[in-house]
Amino acid sequence: MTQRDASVEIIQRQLTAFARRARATAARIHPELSLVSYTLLAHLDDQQGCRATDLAAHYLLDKSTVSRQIAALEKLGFVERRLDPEDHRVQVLHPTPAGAAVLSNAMTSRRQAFHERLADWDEADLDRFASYLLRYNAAQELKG
Amino acid sequence: MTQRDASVEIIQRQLTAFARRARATAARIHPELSLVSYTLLAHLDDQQGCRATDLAAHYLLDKSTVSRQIAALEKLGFVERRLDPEDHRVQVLHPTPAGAAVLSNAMTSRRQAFHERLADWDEADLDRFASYLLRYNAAQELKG
DNA sequence: CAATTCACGTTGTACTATACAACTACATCT
DNA sequence: AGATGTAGTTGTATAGTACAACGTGAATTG
Repeated sequence: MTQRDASVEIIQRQLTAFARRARATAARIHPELSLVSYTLLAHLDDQQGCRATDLAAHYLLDKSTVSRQIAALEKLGFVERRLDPEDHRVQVLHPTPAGAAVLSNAMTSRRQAFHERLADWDEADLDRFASYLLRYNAAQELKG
Repeated sequence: MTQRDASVEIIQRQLTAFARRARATAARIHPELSLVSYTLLAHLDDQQGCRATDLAAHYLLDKSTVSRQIAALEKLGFVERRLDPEDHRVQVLHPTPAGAAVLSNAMTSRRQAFHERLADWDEADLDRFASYLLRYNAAQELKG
């Protein structure tokens, strides 16, 4: 096994271990929003509203899955639908003030959790780690 | 926002994006084994057999979850149970030859997928990325 | 040593996330 | 106007997961 093989093997194992834990960890950090609903709400906030179809396309989820997730967020009062006057098939989704607030709390908790995890890293390592992750994910997104 | 904050933010977003995709990606790479059953089977192979309780403790899963996962793997003929003669409560779990074979295929596919994703990385970057991931995960495991 | 407590695993129940297919309602294009 | 396409919902099914209750066997202890 070459050095290269060994590094790839470690990356594979560590990313897998991380993926396995992620949902449970997210649920612990912010029990009020699952990893998926957190992500969708964050996207709405970030994009200043978008359509369910856009969410489905961006996160590679079935439109029915998004529909139900959004329905749940709406029921919780975190998302509101605004009918598009241009196209009556379309609902533009926005976080409500309550949704923005709960998202803000979740983001703060997450951010703090990550800061704690990475507290003893020096800045140069953080910067390199960040760029490696960006590079890794960017390549994935292109391929689907 | 400091440079440090910016790096942590990127790490957080990228790891989250990765986690969201991981199960679906695994399902695409090896449809015959889910990410969880792959992991459990790999653990059995690696440890040369272990108990359901050990799997539950190691992966932070409920024992009932492990019980059902193992039952499914057994039904597929990928795992066998050997009663421990020392302690009749215990079943030591082992991959069957068929289980070892399907695991081997899945590992090969996964390994290849990772090699492809990382094909244009040079060895020094791979090595650093691997060590960052190890460092990140090691800290998590200690805290639970 | 009998009785209690503990450990291992299974089963009942419930919930969440997800996909696919069928459907409705609206839009667009020919 | 009719055919085709798009946005979203709903029916149905499956996987993964947790918690609680249970059965069985092991270990401890009065």
